[in-house]
Amino acid sequence: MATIKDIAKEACVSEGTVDRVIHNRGGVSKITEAKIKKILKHHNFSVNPIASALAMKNKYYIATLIPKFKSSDLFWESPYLGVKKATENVKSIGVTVQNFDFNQYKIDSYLKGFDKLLKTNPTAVIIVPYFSEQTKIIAKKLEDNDIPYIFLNIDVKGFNNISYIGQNSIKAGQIVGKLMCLLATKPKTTFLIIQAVHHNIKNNTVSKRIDGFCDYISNNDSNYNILTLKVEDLNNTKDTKKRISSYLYKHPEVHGIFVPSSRISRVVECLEEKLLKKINLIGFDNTPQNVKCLLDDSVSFLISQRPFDQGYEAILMMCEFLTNKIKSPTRIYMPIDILTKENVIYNSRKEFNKALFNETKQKTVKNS
Amino acid sequence: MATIKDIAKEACVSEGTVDRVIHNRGGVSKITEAKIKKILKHHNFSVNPIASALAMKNKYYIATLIPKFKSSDLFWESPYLGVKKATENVKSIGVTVQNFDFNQYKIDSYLKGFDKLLKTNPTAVIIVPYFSEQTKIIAKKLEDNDIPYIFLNIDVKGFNNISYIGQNSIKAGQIVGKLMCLLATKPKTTFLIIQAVHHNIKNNTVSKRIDGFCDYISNNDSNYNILTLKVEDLNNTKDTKKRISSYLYKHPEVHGIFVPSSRISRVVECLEEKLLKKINLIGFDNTPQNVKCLLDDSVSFLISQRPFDQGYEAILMMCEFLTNKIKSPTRIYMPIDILTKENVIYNSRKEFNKALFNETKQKTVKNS
DNA sequence: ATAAACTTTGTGTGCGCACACAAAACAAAT
DNA sequence: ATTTGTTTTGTGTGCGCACACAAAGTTTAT
Repeated sequence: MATIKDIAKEACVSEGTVDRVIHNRGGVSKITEAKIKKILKHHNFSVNPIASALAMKNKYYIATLIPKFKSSDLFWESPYLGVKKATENVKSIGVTVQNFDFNQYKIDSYLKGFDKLLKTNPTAVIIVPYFSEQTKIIAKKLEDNDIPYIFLNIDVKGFNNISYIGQNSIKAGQIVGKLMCLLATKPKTTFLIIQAVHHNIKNNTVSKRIDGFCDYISNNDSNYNILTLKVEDLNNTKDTKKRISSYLYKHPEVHGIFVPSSRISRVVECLEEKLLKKINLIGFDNTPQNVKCLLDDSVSFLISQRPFDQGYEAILMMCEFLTNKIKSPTRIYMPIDILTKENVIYNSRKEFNKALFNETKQKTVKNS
Repeated sequence: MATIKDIAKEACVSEGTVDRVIHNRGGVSKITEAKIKKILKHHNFSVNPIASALAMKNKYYIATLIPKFKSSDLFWESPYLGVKKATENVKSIGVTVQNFDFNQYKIDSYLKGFDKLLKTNPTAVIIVPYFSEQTKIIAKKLEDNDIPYIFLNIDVKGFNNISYIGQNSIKAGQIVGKLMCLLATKPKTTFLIIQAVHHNIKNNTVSKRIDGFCDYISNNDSNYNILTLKVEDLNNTKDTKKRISSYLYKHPEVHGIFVPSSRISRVVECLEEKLLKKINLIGFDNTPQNVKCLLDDSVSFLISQRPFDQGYEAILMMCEFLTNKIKSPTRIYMPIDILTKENVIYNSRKEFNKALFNETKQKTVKNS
């Protein structure tokens, strides 16, 4: 591996001049610049990242904004852990990361969390664009400050984010459709989609999954039937239970339920033993509660979007962008994992990684 | 972040002494050692890995021994690419990696490749223990030289390898069983296992998959039937085609074929259009040929063992072992991915990573 | 021709650590 | 008391690079 020193010697110039050429700092005559560039290319030179990092000393600071997680809904813990893991790995190249959170049920918490984040002057930002309107405000502020940003998990269009990292939700929905059809033993089966409607919150991930699902079902030869049930809040078991029960009583033909959010375990809680045996359930995300349902056979399949890897890749990609200044691909679709009772235990990196951290609790700048 | 300098100042000793305590180099009086240790703990000190790496400069050298791949069988390209990717990442902490290969159909090539590897005096070794008897010889040599080693992809027991990284093949076989049952529309269906028998080669991965498959089928309520067909060589299409055709002619009741190796595409080549429509096929590994079969609907499912990640993780784990000297978990089971026509394109990191390398060809020390 | 202004190049220091070597401090033997 | 040996501590250099600053070299204005 050639060093700057080697290049300088070969070009008969000082190391400083080579440094200028490498980093396009200017102030170098065209002749010497050409000469040095030629030698650099000839040696296939690239800067030693560790020496560079040591000399620069924490030049980059990435801030993240991710929904808060709690024991009742651990989905967002995974990206957080992925970010933590990646943070460990990139610390060595002089990158620091700080995490901010917000309450996914409170819009102003989203903005408040961001403002707190912005005050810390990050070099770059990774954000879960939960509320699309408010994201416009946020994106404007970021762009005004020349801060590059990556969208995580939710794919909203019309922004200048350097990348989206998450799943192709339409495809994921199609796969649910495929699995549902596989499970359907009779030629004419009715499927039910249970969807939570949080007021003011348009989660286009969920609707895309539904689109994909319906698309697959309707393109299938057998003529299946799709019903949709909207409940107020899947976190509130009491009302929901009544609502679901009465609905299924009225629709005994339902043999499959699709829950396009991460809350299928809540639906399971609402169903009686008898119904659970009769109906096939498919949902999203390997939260502990959902995995439990998979293991006790109440849920047939879960689709996972590798949330851990999403967080991990987001940090790595941002680092690559910052250090190489290369425009990265704008869209990284994570694999669509099909989880069953049999393979689910091998699919969670969480346990493995938790062991690497001393603390398990979310260490973010609190958004009070 | 406190530095060694800070610690030294606070303890009123020189940096060298602090260094001795940190690395247990000895030669420090108990009193000063205790004092320094206390201060270290108080500051929650940890060495700056990049400064450390820079100062150490390529202290570790990992050698790998992986089967050769060629265009007709690209399975082993994936772990290789994973290793390459990881190599890039750990270069920054002073680790170099060199790759050696062998012909998986020639036992002595395995030993020869290893001997070549050993001559380069690696700090640690990652190996695919393809031939179990010969692996004993290799392991002995490694242990005589105090070289730690990790087994990749093939899980042979009775060795002092610090880790195995690969799939739980029995579980994987069970999942194939489950999927096969899902695809079976009739209550009484016959499944066929097609297995290649390479002389002298006992690949216990394949037999474990078969065990898992049979286990699941036999524990199922419906009584399915399992047949087995052993062919001489799945790479030789001519003879195999005849053999398979005549077998299926004699057994028209077969409605599902399980190929427990990575060669299901070869089986597909042996089947006529008519049979392909009638019979459901499930196989292993997302090689380009297999993926093609998935996409054109000739194969229903593929099980992937994330070969890329295996190579990647192996390098990372070895680095962790070398630098932290912590005994790592002995067995890392990779996820068992269920691939379908719909999700397969999102499941291959290969394309993404190939772009990062200038060259695509296998850059190993040739085993001539 | 000389000074001023600008362009181009060279030099030096420090990032935090690892490790070889030098130098004390102390103990034991002569 | 002096030498020898042993334990303990201190010093110095370099890893490869980034960047501030100094020093030349070159052009323009006076």
